[in-house]
Amino acid sequence: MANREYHQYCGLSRAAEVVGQRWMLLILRDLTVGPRRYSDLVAGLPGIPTNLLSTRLKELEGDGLVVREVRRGADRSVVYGLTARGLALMPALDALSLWGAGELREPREGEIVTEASLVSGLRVAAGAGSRPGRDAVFVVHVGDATAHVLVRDGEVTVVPGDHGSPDLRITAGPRFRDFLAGAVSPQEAVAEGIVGLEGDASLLDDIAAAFVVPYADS
Amino acid sequence: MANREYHQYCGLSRAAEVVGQRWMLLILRDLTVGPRRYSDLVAGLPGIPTNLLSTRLKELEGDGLVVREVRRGADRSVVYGLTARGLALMPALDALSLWGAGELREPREGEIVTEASLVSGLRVAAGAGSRPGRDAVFVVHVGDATAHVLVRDGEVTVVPGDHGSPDLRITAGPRFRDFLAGAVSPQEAVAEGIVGLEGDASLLDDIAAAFVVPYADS
DNA sequence: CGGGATCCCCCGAGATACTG
DNA sequence: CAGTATCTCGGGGGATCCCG
Repeated sequence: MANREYHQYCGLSRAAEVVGQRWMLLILRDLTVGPRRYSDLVAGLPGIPTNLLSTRLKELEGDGLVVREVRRGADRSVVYGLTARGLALMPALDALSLWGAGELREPREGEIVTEASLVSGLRVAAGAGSRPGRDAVFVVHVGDATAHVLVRDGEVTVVPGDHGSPDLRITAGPRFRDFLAGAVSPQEAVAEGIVGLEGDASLLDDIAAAFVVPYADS
Repeated sequence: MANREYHQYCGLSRAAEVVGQRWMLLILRDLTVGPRRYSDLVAGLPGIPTNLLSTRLKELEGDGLVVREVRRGADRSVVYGLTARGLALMPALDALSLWGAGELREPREGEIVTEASLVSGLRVAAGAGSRPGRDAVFVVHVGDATAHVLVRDGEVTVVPGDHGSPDLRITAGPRFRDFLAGAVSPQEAVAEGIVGLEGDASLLDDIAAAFVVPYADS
């Protein structure tokens, strides 16, 4: 790669110069869930070489997708956040997520679910499902990752972490993906222990309708 | 890249394993405009090493995105085409194109417009513009690339090549991009020679309304 | 001539250690 | 915590060659 260019005057080649590099898509995805510290990113990107993350963040900063902000205060931590231009990539990232999820079945050996992937996965699922009816607050645990889901006036907001007092707390493993595909009904999911519930169990039907990630037809 | 995996159980990492490799996005984009021979792909991807194209096509075939078909007949040519799974990537590719086009201004030194980029660019522009009113047939020339645009019942179809007898033939250079952004009005485009017209010049207003590729706000 | 395969070189990616 | 420094290794770039 003498340089990362493609010598074509077109939008896709410009996009490819950014997202067509190793780790870029996942770095950007992690930043779509909110500003992140360097160590947050390292933790959320298992296996990334630290020097490569450093390089990528500089490239993103140079391209105007990311801003590096040194927090002044007790902790002088460094936080990376997306600019408007970076945020504008979200529809494309979500389209790619939806496509890639189509072939997601059994996890491969050693694969984990990160917090950013859970949050963005639920965001994508909300976009592909029907508009939710009842307002509610959910907390979803998959592996070590936790997401906080707010449903209000038919709008869905997903943020990382556990911010307490949900109407329903869901604890699941990788087979939660089969549930989101509709391959496992809410009743089956409970009966087979795919999901553990704490709270108003009837809300699980709402989740099944409003959060959908279909399998690729094949 | 020990392997191309990311050790995350999520759709985006699966997509990144395919799309996050050099040249992959452009290869897939070229195939979205229709089945292509090896030499067509080489011609449409300036600078791609032939061995790398060969490798990528095998990967895509192995991933089920591409089928390699040996045409039986007078010419035993080999044709590569997208499977349904490959075609399902088109919305994501178009979203990336639209995003990348946001910062397209002056062409860089040595950049060209390929046929696939013109066709897919117009396809993306049709998706972002308003629904066209009058039925019409256009032929668009930009550089050496030619696209054939059919507007019928508000639906737009764009195919490569010149299939004759258009209602309007448009010949333009890279500044056609400014026209698609709305930065240059149809009148200005004609007055400044950005577009050359042959046929029903009043149809240029229809094009301006129906084909839009906005600039990134910055 | 279309459709590749083979070669070498070099840069980018991975891993680890270390530092402000 | 937030990177930088250094090393190794494999994949990409580029040219050339090959085969039906």
